[in-house]
Amino acid sequence: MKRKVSLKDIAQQVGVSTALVSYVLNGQEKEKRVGEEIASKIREAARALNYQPNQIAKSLKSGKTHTIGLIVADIANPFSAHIARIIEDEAKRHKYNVVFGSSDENAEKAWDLMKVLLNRQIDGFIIAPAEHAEEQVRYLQEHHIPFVLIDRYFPGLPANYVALDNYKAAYEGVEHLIQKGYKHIGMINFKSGLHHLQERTRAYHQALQDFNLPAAESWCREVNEDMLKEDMDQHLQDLLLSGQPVEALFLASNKIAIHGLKFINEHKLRVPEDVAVIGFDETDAYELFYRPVTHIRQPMAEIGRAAVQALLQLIAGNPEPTQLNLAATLVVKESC
Amino acid sequence: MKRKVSLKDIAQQVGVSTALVSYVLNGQEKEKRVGEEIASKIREAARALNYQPNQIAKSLKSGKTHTIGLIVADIANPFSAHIARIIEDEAKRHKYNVVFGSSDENAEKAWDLMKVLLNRQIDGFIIAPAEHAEEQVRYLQEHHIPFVLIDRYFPGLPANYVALDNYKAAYEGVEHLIQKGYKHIGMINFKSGLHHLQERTRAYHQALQDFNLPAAESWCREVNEDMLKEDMDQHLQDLLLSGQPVEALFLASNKIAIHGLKFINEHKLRVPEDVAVIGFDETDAYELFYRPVTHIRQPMAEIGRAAVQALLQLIAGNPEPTQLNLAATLVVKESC
DNA sequence: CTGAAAGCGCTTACAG
DNA sequence: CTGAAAGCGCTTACAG
Repeated sequence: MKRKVSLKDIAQQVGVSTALVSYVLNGQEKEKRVGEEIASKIREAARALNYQPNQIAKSLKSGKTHTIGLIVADIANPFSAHIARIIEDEAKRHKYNVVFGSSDENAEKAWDLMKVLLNRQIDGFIIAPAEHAEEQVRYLQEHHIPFVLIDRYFPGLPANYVALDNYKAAYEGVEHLIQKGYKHIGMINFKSGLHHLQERTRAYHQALQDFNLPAAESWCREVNEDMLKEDMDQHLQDLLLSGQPVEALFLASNKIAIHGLKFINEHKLRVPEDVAVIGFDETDAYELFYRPVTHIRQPMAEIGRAAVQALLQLIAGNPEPTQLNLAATLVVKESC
Repeated sequence: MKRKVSLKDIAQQVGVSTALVSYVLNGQEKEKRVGEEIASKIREAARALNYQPNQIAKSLKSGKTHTIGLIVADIANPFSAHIARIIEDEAKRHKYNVVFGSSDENAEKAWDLMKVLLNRQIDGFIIAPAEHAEEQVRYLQEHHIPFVLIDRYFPGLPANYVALDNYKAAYEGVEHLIQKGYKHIGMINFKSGLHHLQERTRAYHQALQDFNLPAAESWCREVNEDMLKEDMDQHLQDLLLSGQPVEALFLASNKIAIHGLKFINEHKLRVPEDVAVIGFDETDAYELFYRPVTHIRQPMAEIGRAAVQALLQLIAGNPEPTQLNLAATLVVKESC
């Protein structure tokens, strides 16, 4: 890469100090009362030489990089990708760039990522924290590094976050099933200590109880992320193809839903006749399933924008706490 | 953010110059013959103070940021997101970070993005270039900025790229339809001057010709990205629900396929009895459709990895040309 | 109105 | 074996 033109080149060409060039190019010619004539000469030279300021040098001086670090579970997951896009756009509106990393729900990986990005002096983080990532959160807090959690947070650990009201969202979903007349309602969720997922399960139990519906322990299943297919197959076998199958199924994430719907297809079960289905999050699969799937949609745009805005406030030194549990939308289709 | 500990802090604590600290921490104590005792004192102090080198300062000195700029059409598109993930992982293996931007297939936006990222001194680009982005490519070449194109390239403009053999991939897809006995085969592609898309259409025409099949002009349709739904609906109406419907449909991208399958669902057409379908790229929708969809799968992992490796070669000053047209895989399911 | 100089946190030839 | 010093490309208080 050719050496780029620097302030000094311009200064030399015009015959002034780099200070003046800096002032003019940063629009401070008024405050610093730079001569009109010189100012225009400088601007002209800058244009002629196609001057592009070196942001690295600026960053070293200012301590600001105008870069946000985004840590998600997996950028390839449509949920993460969608939110990444919104964050990108909102960041760009404020002249920020985004560097990302995927943690694979692994606190270790997330920690490494965080360290790497910190060394690159990003101005702040937007993080979808993995399970057991409390230590990271505390680290960031102790070091006064601006960050906003998205999607998840740790109830015992006050921090800025923008998330969903998972309890309410899930409750409404189950309530919908109940109102449609289903009595034997099963649920599949991830086996995870993450609060946002547990809230979904809690809502499921509470809704059944509130409406005096039967609630067998065995109707609420948990699957491991890292052996999703096997676990799903086994639990679906139990729930849908054994003794007394459930009438309806609450699938608590997009990935879970995709596997569930696949299973239903493979076994030629009819939806909603054999089993009604409600999903969580978004995936093209919901619309493409032969019976478009009712699902609980998160307000992605709001989450992303609010997170960026909150973060930029923090970066600007404005420590207003942001703790948002946004409302989901129940998108009713034909699957229940 | 608290001021971080710098080389100077360590130097002061140990009572040496920053030079020594730098040598030791960069593993040059042998070459520079730093005293064993001092070296270990320095390492200890670094650990005690939890020293983290400021990469910005390093970058300013070295001119390298260890950051790759990734420009895709839309990070929210599963294709882009998937490739982003692979690029992220491969980059991380080489201690590189990735900053991304979405161009929305808009050459202007892509140009702006490129300029912004260049000022942030990224070491090189991986770009899925938009239509009319030739100027950008030339700019990068003239300025000797390392870059590798992915997914698309400009045939008249030699550059490094890692892409698909779109002609072959599409040809095999259409051939598959032909071998299944379908005679009236329609196609829907984007209206675009992009070579990789045109190659798909060219292959379609050529395959029909090679097998002496009828080829009505009106069977090959083009849709605009920015009014995808409307265009798709209209063309599908013509192709599937009018006078003489086509028997099979080649849908030349994941987004096109999703809309196509939706339409088919809505109009209760049977696949493959009423219309056979073959798609391109990947989407959860293919497996979730009530008849899992035969599709042409790109070798995402290879594309991503090859692109990163080629780019790192360039960054390292190794100007070996990389121009790969990788082979796709025909994934045969039940839709044709 | 303008310039010389220090400094951001590193690296690295050079001198001793 | 070690240190003083210059320099990467900026910004900015300070002096005149």
